[in-house]
Amino acid sequence: MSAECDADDRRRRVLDAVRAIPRGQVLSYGGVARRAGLGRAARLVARVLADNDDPGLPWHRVLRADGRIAFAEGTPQWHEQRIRLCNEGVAVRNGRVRLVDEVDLDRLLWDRTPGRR
DNA sequence: GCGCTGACGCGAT
DNA sequence: CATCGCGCCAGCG
Repeated sequence: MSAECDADDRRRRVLDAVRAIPRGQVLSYGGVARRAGLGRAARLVARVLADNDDPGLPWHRVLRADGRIAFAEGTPQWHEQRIRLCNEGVAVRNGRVRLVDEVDLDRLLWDRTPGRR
Protein backbone atom coordinates (compact mmCIF):
# COMPACT_ATOMS: atom_id res chain seq x y z
CA MET A 1 0.00 0.00 0.00
CA SER A 2 1.15 3.45 -0.63
CA ALA A 3 2.17 5.52 2.28
CA GLU A 4 -0.51 7.64 3.88
CA CYS A 5 0.01 10.73 1.79
CA ASP A 6 -3.57 11.85 1.45
CA ALA A 7 -4.15 15.39 2.57
CA ASP A 8 -7.28 14.30 4.36
CA ASP A 9 -5.38 11.68 6.29
CA ARG A 10 -2.68 14.12 7.34
CA ARG A 11 -5.35 16.50 8.43
CA ARG A 12 -6.93 13.80 10.52
CA ARG A 13 -3.63 12.99 12.18
CA VAL A 14 -3.10 16.61 13.10
CA LEU A 15 -6.52 16.84 14.70
CA ASP A 16 -5.89 13.61 16.53
CA ALA A 17 -2.55 14.85 17.86
CA VAL A 18 -4.14 18.08 19.06
CA ARG A 19 -6.93 16.20 20.79
CA ALA A 20 -4.27 14.08 22.50
CA ILE A 21 -2.93 17.11 24.37
CA PRO A 22 -3.97 16.79 28.03
CA ARG A 23 -5.77 19.64 29.72
CA GLY A 24 -3.39 22.14 31.28
CA GLN A 25 -0.60 21.24 28.87
CA VAL A 26 0.56 22.93 25.69
CA LEU A 27 2.43 21.94 22.55
CA SER A 28 4.01 23.78 19.64
CA TYR A 29 2.84 23.49 16.04
CA GLY A 30 6.05 21.71 15.17
CA GLY A 31 5.56 19.38 18.13
CA VAL A 32 2.10 18.48 16.94
CA ALA A 33 3.38 17.85 13.43
CA ARG A 34 6.13 15.68 14.83
CA ARG A 35 3.76 13.66 16.97
CA ALA A 36 1.46 13.27 13.98
CA GLY A 37 4.38 11.83 12.04
CA LEU A 38 4.46 14.74 9.63
CA GLY A 39 7.95 15.92 10.40
CA ARG A 40 8.35 19.66 9.97
CA ALA A 41 4.89 20.35 8.65
CA ALA A 42 4.21 22.97 11.28
CA ARG A 43 2.53 25.20 8.72
CA LEU A 44 0.24 22.36 7.83
CA VAL A 45 -0.85 22.15 11.45
CA ALA A 46 -1.61 25.86 11.43
CA ARG A 47 -3.59 25.47 8.23
CA VAL A 48 -5.61 22.59 9.67
CA LEU A 49 -6.40 24.48 12.85
CA ALA A 50 -7.42 27.52 10.85
CA ASP A 51 -9.77 25.43 8.80
CA ASN A 52 -11.00 23.42 11.76
CA ASP A 53 -14.55 24.02 12.96
CA ASP A 54 -14.75 21.57 15.85
CA PRO A 55 -15.54 23.56 19.03
CA GLY A 56 -14.39 20.59 21.11
CA LEU A 57 -10.89 20.75 19.70
CA PRO A 58 -8.36 22.11 22.23
CA TRP A 59 -6.74 24.35 19.62
CA HIS A 60 -5.78 26.83 22.33
CA ARG A 61 -3.20 24.34 23.63
CA VAL A 62 -1.19 24.79 20.46
CA LEU A 63 1.41 27.57 20.52
CA ARG A 64 4.51 28.63 18.65
CA ALA A 65 7.80 26.91 19.33
CA ASP A 66 8.96 29.87 21.42
CA GLY A 67 5.88 29.66 23.62
CA ARG A 68 4.25 32.68 22.03
CA ILE A 69 0.61 32.72 20.99
CA ALA A 70 0.46 32.45 17.22
CA PHE A 71 -2.19 35.15 16.77
CA ALA A 72 -1.19 38.77 16.60
CA GLU A 73 -1.26 40.40 20.01
CA GLY A 74 -4.42 42.38 20.55
CA THR A 75 -6.66 40.34 18.29
CA PRO A 76 -9.80 38.76 19.79
CA GLN A 77 -8.44 35.31 19.05
CA TRP A 78 -5.25 36.13 20.90
CA HIS A 79 -7.19 37.22 23.97
CA GLU A 80 -9.43 34.20 23.83
CA GLN A 81 -6.54 31.77 23.64
CA ARG A 82 -4.81 33.45 26.55
CA ILE A 83 -7.95 33.29 28.64
CA ARG A 84 -8.51 29.65 27.82
CA LEU A 85 -4.94 28.77 28.75
CA CYS A 86 -5.13 30.70 31.97
CA ASN A 87 -8.42 28.98 32.66
CA GLU A 88 -6.67 25.62 32.38
CA GLY A 89 -3.96 26.62 34.79
CA VAL A 90 -1.33 27.39 32.17
CA ALA A 91 0.87 30.28 33.27
CA VAL A 92 0.80 32.95 30.59
CA ARG A 93 3.37 35.70 30.96
CA ASN A 94 3.08 38.58 28.55
CA GLY A 95 1.43 36.36 25.96
CA ARG A 96 4.11 33.77 26.47
CA VAL A 97 3.87 30.25 27.85
CA ARG A 98 6.48 27.87 29.16
CA LEU A 99 6.82 24.91 26.84
CA VAL A 100 8.07 22.12 29.05
CA ASP A 101 6.71 19.03 27.38
CA GLU A 102 9.13 18.72 24.46
CA VAL A 103 12.08 20.06 26.39
CA ASP A 104 11.37 17.63 29.18
CA LEU A 105 11.64 14.68 26.84
CA ASP A 106 14.90 15.95 25.40
CA ARG A 107 16.26 16.40 28.89
CA LEU A 108 15.50 12.80 29.72
CA LEU A 109 17.22 11.63 26.55
CA TRP A 110 20.29 13.82 26.66
CA ASP A 111 20.41 14.28 30.39
CA ARG A 112 22.68 17.35 30.34
CA THR A 113 20.15 20.15 30.67
CA PRO A 114 20.12 22.09 33.95
CA GLY A 115 16.82 22.28 35.78
CA ARG A 116 15.54 25.40 34.16
CA ARG A 117 11.98 25.63 35.23
C1' DG B 1 2.18 25.76 -14.09
C1' DC B 2 4.05 29.92 -11.28
C1' DG B 3 4.06 32.79 -7.38
C1' DC B 4 2.06 34.62 -3.00
C1' DT B 5 0.42 33.80 1.51
C1' DG B 6 -0.07 31.96 6.22
C1' DA B 7 -2.62 30.26 13.62
C1' DC B 8 5.47 28.06 11.71
C1' DG B 9 10.72 26.80 13.02
C1' DC B 10 15.36 27.69 13.73
C1' DG B 11 19.99 29.34 13.12
C1' DA B 12 22.49 33.60 12.64
C1' DT B 13 23.26 38.53 13.85
C1' DC C 1 16.98 38.27 24.60
C1' DA C 2 14.89 40.70 20.21
C1' DT C 3 15.11 40.68 14.97
C1' DC C 4 16.02 39.03 10.42
C1' DG C 5 16.18 35.87 6.91
C1' DC C 6 15.64 31.43 4.74
C1' DG C 7 13.46 26.99 4.66
C1' DC C 8 9.09 23.94 4.78
C1' DC C 9 4.05 22.42 3.49
C1' DA C 10 -0.23 23.06 1.34
C1' DG C 11 -3.95 25.82 -0.60
C1' DC C 12 -5.39 29.49 -4.02
C1' DG C 13 -5.52 33.19 -7.72
